[in-house]
Amino acid sequence: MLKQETLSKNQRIVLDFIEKVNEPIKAYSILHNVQKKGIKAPLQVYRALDKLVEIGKIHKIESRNAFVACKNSNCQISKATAFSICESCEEVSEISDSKLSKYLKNFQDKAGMKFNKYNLEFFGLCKKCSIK
Amino acid sequence: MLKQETLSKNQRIVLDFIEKVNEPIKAYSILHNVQKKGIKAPLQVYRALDKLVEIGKIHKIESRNAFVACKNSNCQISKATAFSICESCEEVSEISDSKLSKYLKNFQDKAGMKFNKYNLEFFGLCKKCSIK
DNA sequence: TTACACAATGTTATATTATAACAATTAACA
DNA sequence: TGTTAATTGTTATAATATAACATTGTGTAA
Ligand SMILES: [Zn+2]
Ligand SMILES: [Zn+2]
Ligand SMILES: [Zn+2]
Ligand SMILES: [Zn+2]
Repeated sequence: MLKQETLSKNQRIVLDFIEKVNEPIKAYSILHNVQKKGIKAPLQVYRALDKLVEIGKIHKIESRNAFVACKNSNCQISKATAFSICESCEEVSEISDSKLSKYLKNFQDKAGMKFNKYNLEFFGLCKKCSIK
Repeated sequence: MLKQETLSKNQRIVLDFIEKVNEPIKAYSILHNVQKKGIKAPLQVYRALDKLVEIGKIHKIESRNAFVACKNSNCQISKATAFSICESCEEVSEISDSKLSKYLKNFQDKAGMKFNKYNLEFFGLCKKCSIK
Protein backbone atom coordinates (compact mmCIF):
# COMPACT_ATOMS: atom_id res chain seq x y z
CA MET A 1 0.00 0.00 0.00
CA LEU A 2 1.33 3.39 -0.93
CA LYS A 3 1.47 6.30 1.40
CA GLN A 4 -1.95 7.67 1.95
CA GLU A 5 -2.65 10.89 0.12
CA THR A 6 -6.12 11.66 1.33
CA LEU A 7 -7.18 12.01 4.91
CA SER A 8 -9.67 9.64 6.43
CA LYS A 9 -13.03 10.87 7.65
CA ASN A 10 -12.05 11.45 11.26
CA GLN A 11 -8.68 12.90 10.32
CA ARG A 12 -10.43 15.35 8.01
CA ILE A 13 -12.94 16.40 10.67
CA VAL A 14 -10.24 16.99 13.27
CA LEU A 15 -7.90 18.82 10.91
CA ASP A 16 -10.68 21.05 9.59
CA PHE A 17 -11.54 22.09 13.10
CA ILE A 18 -7.93 22.75 14.14
CA GLU A 19 -7.36 24.84 11.04
CA LYS A 20 -10.53 26.77 11.65
CA VAL A 21 -9.75 27.77 15.24
CA ASN A 22 -6.28 28.79 14.17
CA GLU A 23 -4.76 28.65 17.62
CA PRO A 24 -3.53 25.86 19.90
CA ILE A 25 -6.37 23.71 21.12
CA LYS A 26 -6.53 20.76 23.47
CA ALA A 27 -7.65 17.27 22.61
CA TYR A 28 -10.74 17.24 24.79
CA SER A 29 -11.74 20.65 23.54
CA ILE A 30 -11.53 19.30 20.01
CA LEU A 31 -13.64 16.36 21.11
CA HIS A 32 -16.38 18.60 22.49
CA ASN A 33 -16.41 20.61 19.30
CA VAL A 34 -16.61 17.74 16.84
CA GLN A 35 -19.17 15.61 18.60
CA LYS A 36 -21.83 17.00 16.30
CA LYS A 37 -19.82 15.48 13.47
CA GLY A 38 -20.11 12.01 14.94
CA ILE A 39 -16.85 11.70 16.83
CA LYS A 40 -17.78 10.38 20.23
CA ALA A 41 -14.71 9.17 22.09
CA PRO A 42 -11.28 10.57 23.07
CA LEU A 43 -9.53 7.79 21.19
CA GLN A 44 -11.04 8.86 17.93
CA VAL A 45 -9.57 12.30 18.44
CA TYR A 46 -6.19 11.08 19.67
CA ARG A 47 -5.82 8.68 16.75
CA ALA A 48 -6.53 11.44 14.28
CA LEU A 49 -4.13 13.75 16.10
CA ASP A 50 -1.37 11.13 16.02
CA LYS A 51 -1.68 10.74 12.29
CA LEU A 52 -1.92 14.48 11.62
CA VAL A 53 1.22 15.07 13.67
CA GLU A 54 2.97 12.26 11.85
CA ILE A 55 2.25 13.70 8.42
CA GLY A 56 3.10 17.24 9.51
CA LYS A 57 -0.32 18.83 9.20
CA ILE A 58 -0.35 19.81 12.85
CA HIS A 59 2.14 20.12 15.68
CA LYS A 60 1.89 19.45 19.37
CA ILE A 61 2.88 22.27 21.70
CA GLU A 62 4.45 20.02 24.28
CA SER A 63 4.55 22.47 27.15
CA ARG A 64 0.84 23.13 26.76
CA ASN A 65 -0.53 19.75 25.70
CA ALA A 66 -2.16 21.48 22.80
CA PHE A 67 -2.25 21.08 19.05
CA VAL A 68 -1.98 23.66 16.31
CA ALA A 69 -2.11 23.61 12.52
CA CYS A 70 1.20 23.93 10.73
CA LYS A 71 1.75 27.28 9.06
CA ASN A 72 5.02 26.45 7.55
CA SER A 73 4.85 24.15 4.49
CA ASN A 74 4.49 21.19 6.80
CA CYS A 75 7.89 21.65 8.44
CA GLN A 76 9.57 18.88 6.49
CA ILE A 77 7.02 16.47 7.81
CA SER A 78 7.14 17.64 11.38
CA LYS A 79 10.83 17.18 11.96
CA ALA A 80 11.81 20.73 12.78
CA THR A 81 9.48 22.89 14.80
CA ALA A 82 9.88 26.15 16.68
CA PHE A 83 7.31 28.21 18.51
CA SER A 84 7.07 31.40 20.49
CA ILE A 85 4.69 31.32 23.42
CA CYS A 86 3.42 34.31 25.35
CA GLU A 87 3.29 33.42 29.01
CA SER A 88 0.68 36.07 29.66
CA CYS A 89 -1.97 35.59 26.96
CA GLU A 90 -0.83 32.14 25.80
CA GLU A 91 -0.64 33.27 22.20
CA VAL A 92 1.48 30.81 20.24
CA SER A 93 3.05 31.35 16.87
CA GLU A 94 5.11 29.09 14.74
CA ILE A 95 8.53 30.49 13.97
CA SER A 96 9.64 30.34 10.39
CA ASP A 97 13.26 31.39 10.25
CA SER A 98 15.52 29.67 7.78
CA LYS A 99 18.69 30.72 9.56
CA LEU A 100 17.47 29.26 12.83
CA SER A 101 16.28 26.02 11.28
CA LYS A 102 19.51 25.65 9.33
CA TYR A 103 21.53 26.24 12.49
CA LEU A 104 19.57 23.67 14.46
CA LYS A 105 19.47 21.06 11.71
CA ASN A 106 23.25 21.20 11.54
CA PHE A 107 23.80 21.21 15.26
CA GLN A 108 26.09 18.44 16.44
CA ASP A 109 26.14 17.53 20.10
CA LYS A 110 29.29 16.40 21.82
CA ALA A 111 28.06 12.85 22.32
CA GLY A 112 27.86 12.36 18.57
CA MET A 113 24.17 11.69 18.60
CA LYS A 114 22.45 11.61 15.21
CA PHE A 115 19.39 13.86 15.32
CA ASN A 116 16.44 13.59 13.01
CA LYS A 117 14.05 15.96 14.74
CA TYR A 118 13.87 18.86 17.15
CA ASN A 119 11.33 20.99 18.90
CA LEU A 120 12.06 24.45 20.27
CA GLU A 121 9.76 26.53 22.42
CA PHE A 122 10.54 30.14 23.30
CA PHE A 123 8.67 31.78 26.18
CA GLY A 124 8.18 35.45 26.87
CA LEU A 125 5.77 38.30 26.39
CA CYS A 126 4.19 39.16 23.08
CA LYS A 127 4.08 42.76 21.95
CA LYS A 128 0.57 43.36 23.24
CA CYS A 129 1.35 41.94 26.67
CA SER A 130 4.64 43.82 26.91
CA ILE A 131 2.87 47.16 26.81
CA LYS A 132 0.48 46.46 29.64
CA MET B 1 11.19 37.39 53.52
CA LEU B 2 14.34 36.81 51.55
CA LYS B 3 14.73 34.22 48.89
CA GLN B 4 14.95 30.83 50.42
CA GLU B 5 18.41 29.36 50.50
CA THR B 6 17.74 25.96 51.93
CA LEU B 7 15.30 23.42 50.63
CA SER B 8 12.33 22.33 52.67
CA LYS B 9 11.97 18.78 53.86
CA ASN B 10 9.88 17.51 50.95
CA GLN B 11 11.89 19.46 48.40
CA ARG B 12 15.05 17.87 49.79
CA ILE B 13 13.61 14.37 49.68
CA VAL B 14 12.43 14.75 46.09
CA LEU B 15 15.64 16.37 44.87
CA ASP B 16 17.83 13.77 46.56
CA PHE B 17 15.94 11.03 44.81
CA ILE B 18 16.02 12.69 41.39
CA GLU B 19 19.74 13.28 41.71
CA LYS B 20 20.30 9.71 42.77
CA VAL B 21 18.51 8.09 39.84
CA ASN B 22 20.35 10.40 37.48
CA GLU B 23 17.92 10.00 34.61
CA PRO B 24 14.50 11.42 33.79
CA ILE B 25 11.84 10.13 36.11
CA LYS B 26 8.11 10.65 36.30
CA ALA B 27 6.21 12.23 39.12
CA TYR B 28 4.30 9.13 40.17
CA SER B 29 7.46 7.07 40.01
CA ILE B 30 9.07 9.55 42.36
CA LEU B 31 6.04 9.25 44.61
CA HIS B 32 6.32 5.47 44.80
CA ASN B 33 9.97 5.73 45.63
CA VAL B 34 9.75 8.31 48.38
CA GLN B 35 6.75 6.93 50.23
CA LYS B 36 9.09 5.35 52.73
CA LYS B 37 10.29 8.86 53.51
CA GLY B 38 6.79 9.95 54.47
CA ILE B 39 5.57 11.55 51.28
CA LYS B 40 2.13 10.13 50.72
CA ALA B 41 0.28 12.14 48.08
CA PRO B 42 0.89 13.29 44.49
CA LEU B 43 0.50 16.92 45.49
CA GLN B 44 3.42 16.71 47.85
CA VAL B 45 5.57 15.55 44.95
CA TYR B 46 4.20 18.05 42.44
CA ARG B 47 4.67 20.95 44.84
CA ALA B 48 8.27 20.00 45.43
CA LEU B 49 8.80 19.55 41.68
CA ASP B 50 7.35 22.99 40.94
CA LYS B 51 9.72 24.66 43.34
CA LEU B 52 12.74 22.68 42.18
CA VAL B 53 12.01 23.60 38.57
CA GLU B 54 11.57 27.22 39.56
CA ILE B 55 14.94 27.43 41.26
CA GLY B 56 16.67 25.52 38.47
CA LYS B 57 17.65 22.40 40.39
CA ILE B 58 15.71 20.19 38.00
CA HIS B 59 14.15 20.48 34.56
CA LYS B 60 11.02 19.04 33.07
CA ILE B 61 11.40 17.09 29.85
CA GLU B 62 8.16 18.30 28.35
CA SER B 63 7.82 15.71 25.63
CA ARG B 64 8.16 12.94 28.21
CA ASN B 65 6.44 14.38 31.26
CA ALA B 66 9.56 13.56 33.21
CA PHE B 67 11.96 15.40 35.47
CA VAL B 68 15.73 15.34 35.58
CA ALA B 69 18.39 16.95 37.73
CA CYS B 70 20.21 19.88 36.18
CA LYS B 71 23.79 19.10 35.17
CA ASN B 72 24.65 22.53 34.02
CA SER B 73 25.22 25.04 36.83
CA ASN B 74 21.47 25.46 37.16
CA CYS B 75 20.99 26.83 33.65
CA GLN B 76 20.64 30.43 34.72
CA ILE B 77 17.78 29.43 36.94
CA SER B 78 16.06 27.25 34.39
CA LYS B 79 15.67 29.82 31.66
CA ALA B 80 17.64 28.13 28.95
CA THR B 81 17.46 24.38 28.56
CA ALA B 82 18.40 21.97 25.81
CA PHE B 83 18.25 18.20 25.74
CA SER B 84 19.02 15.34 23.42
CA ILE B 85 16.61 12.43 23.58
CA CYS B 86 17.15 8.98 22.12
CA GLU B 87 13.89 7.77 20.65
CA SER B 88 14.98 4.18 20.97
CA CYS B 89 16.31 3.81 24.52
CA GLU B 90 14.88 7.08 25.89
CA GLU B 91 18.25 8.18 27.18
CA VAL B 92 18.19 11.90 27.81
CA SER B 93 21.14 14.20 28.25
CA GLU B 94 21.33 17.86 28.93
CA ILE B 95 23.20 19.77 26.27
CA SER B 96 25.79 22.22 27.47
CA ASP B 97 26.99 24.17 24.49
CA SER B 98 27.80 27.82 24.97
CA LYS B 99 27.59 28.62 21.27
CA LEU B 100 24.12 27.14 21.07
CA SER B 101 22.87 28.87 24.17
CA LYS B 102 24.32 32.17 23.08
CA TYR B 103 22.70 31.81 19.68
CA LEU B 104 19.31 31.05 21.17
CA LYS B 105 19.48 33.71 23.88
CA ASN B 106 20.08 36.30 21.21
CA PHE B 107 17.48 35.01 18.82
CA GLN B 108 14.96 37.64 17.78
CA ASP B 109 11.73 36.57 16.18
CA LYS B 110 10.04 38.60 13.50
CA ALA B 111 7.11 39.54 15.70
CA GLY B 112 9.43 41.37 18.08
CA MET B 113 8.57 39.19 21.02
CA LYS B 114 10.74 39.55 24.10
CA PHE B 115 11.90 36.13 25.22
CA ASN B 116 13.03 35.28 28.70
CA LYS B 117 13.17 31.52 28.42
CA TYR B 118 13.45 28.66 25.96
CA ASN B 119 13.40 24.91 25.86
CA LEU B 120 14.88 22.83 23.08
CA GLU B 121 14.54 19.09 22.63
CA PHE B 122 16.49 17.19 19.99
CA PHE B 123 15.36 13.68 19.06
CA GLY B 124 17.34 10.96 17.40
CA LEU B 125 19.41 7.88 18.10
CA CYS B 126 22.20 7.79 20.63
CA LYS B 127 25.49 6.17 19.71
CA LYS B 128 24.60 2.83 21.25
CA CYS B 129 21.26 2.64 19.48
CA SER B 130 22.71 3.76 16.15
CA ILE B 131 24.91 0.66 15.99
CA LYS B 132 22.12 -1.85 16.48
C1' DT C 1 -12.95 -10.50 -8.65
C1' DT C 2 -11.30 -12.36 -4.79
C1' DA C 3 -8.18 -12.75 -1.25
C1' DC C 4 -4.90 -10.52 1.46
C1' DA C 5 -2.82 -7.01 4.35
C1' DC C 6 -3.11 -2.98 6.52
C1' DA C 7 -5.44 1.25 7.91
C1' DA C 8 -9.10 3.17 10.16
C1' DT C 9 -13.19 2.95 13.09
C1' DG C 10 -16.18 2.14 17.17
C1' DT C 11 -16.59 1.18 21.89
C1' DT C 12 -15.82 0.41 26.80
C1' DA C 13 -12.80 0.65 30.29
C1' DT C 14 -8.77 2.20 32.50
C1' DA C 15 -4.18 4.33 33.11
C1' DT C 16 -1.51 8.38 33.73
C1' DT C 17 -0.64 13.10 34.80
C1' DA C 18 -1.92 17.08 37.36
C1' DT C 19 -4.73 20.41 40.17
C1' DA C 20 -8.62 22.26 43.48
C1' DA C 21 -9.86 23.26 47.98
C1' DC C 22 -9.17 23.83 52.67
C1' DA C 23 -7.15 23.20 57.21
C1' DA C 24 -2.97 23.01 59.91
C1' DT C 25 1.88 23.82 60.72
C1' DT C 26 6.37 25.85 60.23
C1' DA C 27 9.89 29.46 59.17
C1' DA C 28 11.51 34.21 58.57
C1' DC C 29 11.58 38.48 60.27
C1' DA C 30 10.35 43.36 62.00
C1' DT D 1 5.82 38.46 69.92
C1' DG D 2 2.94 39.13 66.38
C1' DT D 3 2.67 39.01 61.43
C1' DT D 4 3.25 37.18 57.00
C1' DA D 5 4.45 33.91 53.69
C1' DA D 6 5.95 29.29 52.74
C1' DT D 7 5.20 24.69 53.42
C1' DT D 8 2.67 20.68 54.69
C1' DG D 9 -1.16 17.28 55.02
C1' DT D 10 -5.25 15.39 53.17
C1' DT D 11 -9.21 14.12 50.30
C1' DA D 12 -11.23 14.47 46.17
C1' DT D 13 -11.35 15.32 41.41
C1' DA D 14 -9.92 17.18 36.84
C1' DA D 15 -7.39 16.67 32.66
C1' DT D 16 -4.70 14.02 29.53
C1' DA D 17 -3.86 9.75 27.26
C1' DT D 18 -3.80 4.65 26.23
C1' DA D 19 -5.23 -0.61 26.38
C1' DA D 20 -7.84 -4.05 24.42
C1' DC D 21 -10.72 -6.03 21.21
C1' DA D 22 -14.15 -6.43 17.66
C1' DT D 23 -15.47 -4.53 13.19
C1' DT D 24 -15.28 -2.16 8.86
C1' DG D 25 -13.06 0.07 4.94
C1' DT D 26 -9.39 0.45 1.26
C1' DG D 27 -5.51 -0.44 -1.81
C1' DT D 28 -3.04 -4.15 -4.00
C1' DA D 29 -2.05 -8.03 -6.64
C1' DA D 30 -2.82 -12.92 -7.97
ZN1 LIG E 1 5.00 23.59 10.95
ZN1 LIG F 1 0.59 38.02 25.09
ZN1 LIG G 1 20.21 22.64 33.51
ZN1 LIG H 1 19.59 5.06 22.65
